[in-house]
Parts: sequence; C-alpha cells; structure tokens
Amino acid sequence: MVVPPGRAGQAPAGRTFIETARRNQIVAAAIDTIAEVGYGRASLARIAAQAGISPGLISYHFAGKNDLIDQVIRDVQAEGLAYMQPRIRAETTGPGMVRAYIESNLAFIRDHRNHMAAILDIARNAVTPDGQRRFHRDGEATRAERLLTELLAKFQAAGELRADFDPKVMAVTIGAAITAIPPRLVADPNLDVDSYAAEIATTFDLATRLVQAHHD
Amino acid sequence: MVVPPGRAGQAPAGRTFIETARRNQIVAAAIDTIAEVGYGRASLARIAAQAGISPGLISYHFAGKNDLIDQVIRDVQAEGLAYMQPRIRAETTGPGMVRAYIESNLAFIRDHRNHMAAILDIARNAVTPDGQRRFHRDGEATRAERLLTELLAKFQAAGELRADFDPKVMAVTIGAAITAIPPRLVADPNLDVDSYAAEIATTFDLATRLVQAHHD
Amino acid sequence: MVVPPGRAGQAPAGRTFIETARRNQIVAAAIDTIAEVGYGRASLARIAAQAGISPGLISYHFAGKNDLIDQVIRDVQAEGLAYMQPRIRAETTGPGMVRAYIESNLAFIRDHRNHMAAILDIARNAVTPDGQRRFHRDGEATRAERLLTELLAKFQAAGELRADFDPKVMAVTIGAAITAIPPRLVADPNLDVDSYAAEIATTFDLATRLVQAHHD
Amino acid sequence: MVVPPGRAGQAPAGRTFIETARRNQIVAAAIDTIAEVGYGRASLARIAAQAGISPGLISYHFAGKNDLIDQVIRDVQAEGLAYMQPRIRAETTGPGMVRAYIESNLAFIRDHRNHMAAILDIARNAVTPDGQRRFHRDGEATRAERLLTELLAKFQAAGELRADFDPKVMAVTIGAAITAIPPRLVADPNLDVDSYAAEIATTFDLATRLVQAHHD
DNA sequence: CATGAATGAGGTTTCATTCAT
DNA sequence: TATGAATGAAACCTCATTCAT
Repeated sequence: MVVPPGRAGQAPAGRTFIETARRNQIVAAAIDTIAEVGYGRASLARIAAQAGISPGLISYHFAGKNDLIDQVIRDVQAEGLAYMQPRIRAETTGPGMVRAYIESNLAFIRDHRNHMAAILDIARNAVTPDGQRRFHRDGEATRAERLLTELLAKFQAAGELRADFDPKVMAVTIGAAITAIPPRLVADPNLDVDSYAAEIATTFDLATRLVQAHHD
Repeated sequence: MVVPPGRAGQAPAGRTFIETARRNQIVAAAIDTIAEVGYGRASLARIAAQAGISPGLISYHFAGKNDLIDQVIRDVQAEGLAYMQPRIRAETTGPGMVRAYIESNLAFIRDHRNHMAAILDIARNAVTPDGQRRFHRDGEATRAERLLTELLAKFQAAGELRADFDPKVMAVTIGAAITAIPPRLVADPNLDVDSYAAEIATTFDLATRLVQAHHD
Repeated sequence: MVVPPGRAGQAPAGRTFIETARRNQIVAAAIDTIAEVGYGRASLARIAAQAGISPGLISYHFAGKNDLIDQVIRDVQAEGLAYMQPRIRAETTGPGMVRAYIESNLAFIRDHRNHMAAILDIARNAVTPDGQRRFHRDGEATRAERLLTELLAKFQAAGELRADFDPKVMAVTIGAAITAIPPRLVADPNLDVDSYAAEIATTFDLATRLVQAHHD
Repeated sequence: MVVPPGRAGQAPAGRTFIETARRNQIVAAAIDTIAEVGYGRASLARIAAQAGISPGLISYHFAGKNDLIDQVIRDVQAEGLAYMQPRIRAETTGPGMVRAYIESNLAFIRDHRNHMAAILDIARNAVTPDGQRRFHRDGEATRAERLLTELLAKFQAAGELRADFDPKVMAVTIGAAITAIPPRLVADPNLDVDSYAAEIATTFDLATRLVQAHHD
C-alpha cells in the first residue's frame, strides 16, 4: 500500500539485514496506519496487524512507541528532503525557487500520499509520557520551514523577491498552504494535487515577486 | 485562564441558572485542556481536574464526551462567526473583504487564544466510537471555508478580484495560513499576532488583486 | 400505567396523607420500571423519571433502594393474597382448590400485568450490599408456595387428592408453571392468559386428582 | 468447582492450545460466578478473580462481555443437547418421551449444577447496550422448548398422548417445572434432584397420557 | 527472531446516595 | 417536602509493555 520508506536497504552500523528490513516494514505499516486512523488510534496492536506481525515484535525492534514514531519522522523527513532539495537548489532565481519549493513538495506528497499525512498527524499529537508535546514545542519551526525561511531571505537580499515581507511569516504561510493538502488527499484520493500545486505556486509567486510600478 | 464562551449567561429553555453556569465552566475547561494537551490527551478526568470538579459531574451535565465536544464546537463557532461576520460584511470591495476576513479571524484568535486551537484539534482528531472521523469527513469544507469561497467567487464575478484563481483553492490556502497560527500562539504566548495578520493580509491581497499591466 | 398498589389510601401510623400517597406513587413507578427494563436497569433515576419526580425524593421517602424494593414486594404480595385467598378458601374440594389457586393467581396476573413480573424479577436478582441474594436464599419457599403446600397436604390427608405425590414438589411445580407467565405477558401483551390458565388448571387437575382404576 | 464445559480439549481452527484452555477456563469461571452471584453482579472483575487471572485477560480472549456470555450459552446448550437428545430420541412412545425429556434434563442439571442456573439467569437478564433484552425477546420460545413442543405435537398426532392439550402451553409448563430446579439446587446443594425428577415426570405423565374411561 | 499470553493503568460511563437550597 | 447538583465507586474496555517459550 505504501511506498517503502527511503532508507530501505541501508543497514546502519550494528543492524543485520533482517533487522533493517523488519524496521522498514514496521515503519511503513505505522505510516499507513496513522494516515488511515490517525495517531490517536494507531495502537501498536493495530500497526502490528497492518504489518502482519505480532505486537511484541515491534517492542523487540523499537525501544517503545516513541522510538518507532521518531523513526517514522526521520525516514519521511529524509526522503522528502532527498526528493525536494535537488529540485530547489537547481533553481537560481527567486521566483523559480519559490515555485520549485511548492511544486516539488506537493509532487512528493502526491507520490507518497500517506507519508506526509502521517508525520503531520504525529507532529500535532505525539506526546511524551508526561504529557508534553514531543514536536512543535515552543513554536519551533520545522526543518523544511527553516530551509525555506533561509532561501527566501537570501533571494530577498539579492533583490530577487519583494523586500518588505517577513521571510519567516511567509515561510509559515507557504508551509501551511502545503500541509493543508495531505489530509484532504487521504480523504479524497481523486484530489487533483497538480492543479492545487499550480494554483498555490501562482498565489505565492504573486505574493513574493518584486512589485511593479503601477497605478492604483 | 480562558475567556468564557460566548453563550455564558444565556439560559436556554429548560436549563437552570446553575446548570448553565456549570456547562459553561466545563466547556471552558475543555477548551483550555484541549488547547494545552491536545484532544487525544484531554480525558474527562483531566478536564474535570482543570475545572476543579469530579469527573462524574461532567457526565451529569453532558450526555457523554461527544456531547461536550459538540458543545465546544458550537460555542466557539457561534462566537467566532458573531465576531467576524459583521466586520466582513461591512466591506464592499473585494480586497477589503479579503483583508477583513483575515484580520478579523486573527483578531478573534488573538483575543481567544485557546478557542480556535481547541476546535482545530478537535476537528482533526475527534472520532466516533467505530473509528470514523466526526468532523472533516471526506474532505468536506468547514463552514468558514465555504463562506470565504462564496465571497471570493462573488467578488471575482464582480470584477473586483483576479479572475483566474480557483476560489475554492484560494479559500483553502487562506484558511490554512490562518489556522497555522493558533497552535503557535499557544506554544509561544508572545507571538505578535497582529503583525502576522498584516503580513498574511498583504500576501493574499497581492495574490488576489487584479493584476496590473507590467513589464517583466 | 400501572394499577396502583393495594395499600393506596391507607396511612399507616406515623405517616401523613401526602407521604403515603408519595410512597405509593413511587412504588407504582418502581413496578412499571422493573417490569419494563428489569431490576438490573431499574436505577433510582429511572424510577424517578417514570414517576415524574426527582431522584432525591426517593431517598427522602425510603431509606435506600433496598427499602423501596422491600415495599414493592410487600405491597404486591399483600394485594395478591388479598385477591387470591378468598377465592381459594371458598373452595371445599381438593380439585376445586387446585383449580381456584391456579386460576385466581393467573387472573391477578392478567389484571396486574407488571406487578408479578416485577417481584419475580426482584426475587431473582436483588442483592444485599455485600452481594448476597436478598430473596430465595437457601431454597426457602415463597409465601404463596408455603400456602399451597399446606393446602395440598390438607386435601391429601382428607383423601381428596392423589396421596402419593410430594406436596412440596407439587407446589413448586405449580408455582413454576404460573410464574412462567408474567414475563411472557409483558413481552407479548396479547397473550391469552385465560386460555393458559385453563390449560394449566387441567394439567394439574389430572396430575393431582385421585387416580381411577384403569387398564394399561 | 464447575464441571468443565463440553468443548474443552477441542481446538477450533485458528486457536492455539493455550488459548482454547484459557477460554474454557474463563467460561467455566463465568458459569460459576453467574450461578453464585447472578448475572447482574457477575462483573468481568469478579469472573477474573474467580479464575485467578487479571480482568484484562478476559478482554484479551473475548471481544467483550457479550462475546463471553454468548460462548457460555453456546457451550452449555451444546453440552445439554448432546446429553439429552440421544436419551429422548431413544424413546418411541409418547409417555416414554415425556419422561425421558424431564429426567434427562434434570439429570444433566444434577451433574452440571451451575450450568443451567447460569444460562437461565443470563437469558432472563442479559441486555444489549441500548437496553434491549438479548434473549427471550418477544416471548420467543427457547430451543429446548421448541423441540419439546414439536415432540408433544407429533405424539399427539400419533394418538399416543391426550389429544386435547395445547402442546405449546404444555411445553412451557414442563419447561417451567424443570427450570425451577437449578436455582434451588444452587441454594441447597443437598436437594434430591432425582426424587424431584421422578415426581415431576409422574406429574406430567398423568397430565399428558391418554385419559382412560372412568367414573366420576 | 518471533510469538502470543498476560498485566495494570487509565479511559468513559452509570449509579446510589448525600446535601444545600 | 422537594429539587437538582455533586460525589466516588465500580463497571467495561483499550493499550503499551513485558516475558516465557
């Protein structure tokens, strides 16, 4: 059902081939389960059933539920960045970068329907044993958000984008527009992601491009 | 901690004064608890502790957890619409409406920090006993989203906004930009909502206004 | 809904007229509620709702749930005996007594559909706070059963009934045949109690009458 | 305490040996608990205590309390029918069948003291979550009652039993006489079931046999 | 490596009972 | 007298986690 996570096949130091395969299988099952029923209902028993294994095996391969969830986050983030970064870095103009960021991000979402839905749900809901949120604490930015903020600021400084927007706020806004899509895509598999992408890209192209002299 | 919900003081038919007060107190405690620990961890026991009452008392005043949650949704939605609608309807121009929508929405959020955070979390996470999502099913639009879609289409038809954007996609995008704020505001109470609002309003002003002739 | 319990109107020593009326009203509501939903689901709140009063009022008039239940038993038993005894005592022959016992008992049931259903359900289910059964302990016979046992033995001794049956076993058997009816009558209000009564009376007439000489 | 339910040792498809043993153990504990304290007080916690296990383990092996109760019913019914049917079918005469029905039923009760007491209590008290009775709805006959009704009608048609009794009413009456025994046997372990059986068998032999010509 | 059995904590809910008004 | 608000215990059930095999 799910495209296997990107690190599949890699065997990090100290892990056997089988162990790596099992971990990847479990992570994939976790992604599908969370995307389908939400983080709150994604019990280890359900994830195990999705993977066709016993619940105890998850505890054998991961230190606990949090450890599994961390691996999901790491895998999906790594895969997403691997997909997006070359496409963004290939752009040399400000507007080109903005468009590439949006379109590559949504293309990744289109091709990995459950991955982003899962980690967004995790980010919003996962808690530590004492009830603190495990992610999005203290308003800290996500990794992608920090990258985008830096790029926007760089092209502003180069005079390639409108100078008078706050790059952090714009990055948050663009990020919000993108992260609105995955849950809708899960709920409606026929959603036309590409046309959403084109609309959103145009929206933020207009919002960030250098303003022309004009007559009001 | 929380601004009391808007219906406070009203005693609907068949409810005593004390009952109305208690229900409002419980709804307020639910809003604060959900905003703080998330819907998934907002057990009736925790909400009761927040309100300083026994868990059983919540069941005495509400038919069940779903009934309480429904009341939270109704109260916050009613209060939000009561705040926003006059400010939006007062605008007669397309750009004015877009700005008023964004700014009134964020002003409401600024003044009722936990309310929107709570109902957004509920909308994303609440499920029926059989595991179906109770809200946001099948990608259906929220009430506010439908309203904004209609307004955008109306001003497009009137030639007051750029004609070639999809009003539904734009409404989703604007909604996403706004709903990104409440969790950040909860996490960082010093967040300057007004400056966020101004930035976002400008962003979507540029994205939706009639495009001037210009030289690329 | 229910025919008011028989003691209505009597004001035992130390009880005001209003208090007696209230107690009778509550007992009647308890009978209907137990007959409808069973003893296990007949909470004080539900009985109070059936009576149109508040739950606290029941606690005011009765020392506790057990006290109320005891009153139900006493009232229904008293009323039943008041109806049956004269009809039974009027009979002078053994077979006549057997028939009168069965028919008067079922006539009382026919005219007070919920009363017997309620006390039978209570007898089978009511427990003390420490979990012991409150009635039918140690196989002790009911009041009606003891009466019937004595009558059967008397007419056996008089040579009016078959001598070689155990009067206690026969009383239990007759009692079982009768007590099978009330729950069926509650479930099927159209049940023809009179024809049941005639069949059962004939059955036990044949079973208890003096055996004729006959050829197998 | 209880004779283990009849399916013990059988391992239905998909169940491990241990699981089958545990399920049988839990069913046996449920039977004893229900017979002792009644269905209403037979909480899963009490059944677990009776079995010497934790309450959660019952939920692990059964989908819920209803699932466990259903298994109790199925096991006891299957075992009872397996015991009674051959003994009844072996009889070729009407009076023989009536006697065999009563005596085999009570012999089963004598040898499985708690089994019938438990399922009778369940049948009278078990309800669905919305308060409907789960068994004995709308006065519908039990399985054993239907069987007996058919047999009585068959032998009536064959001229082997008195023609002018209603076979359904007679079946209800015989069933009532039998089901009166289990709770008494539970309350008084010294009850002489066999002599009860002989008395009851004679009672219904007289009530159903062909009436001889006689002089009134 | 892997399973399935088992536990104990915590969830929502119902209910008899008490008490201020 | 009567109400309705309130409590705390106990019900069923889910779940992360541990452990013998």
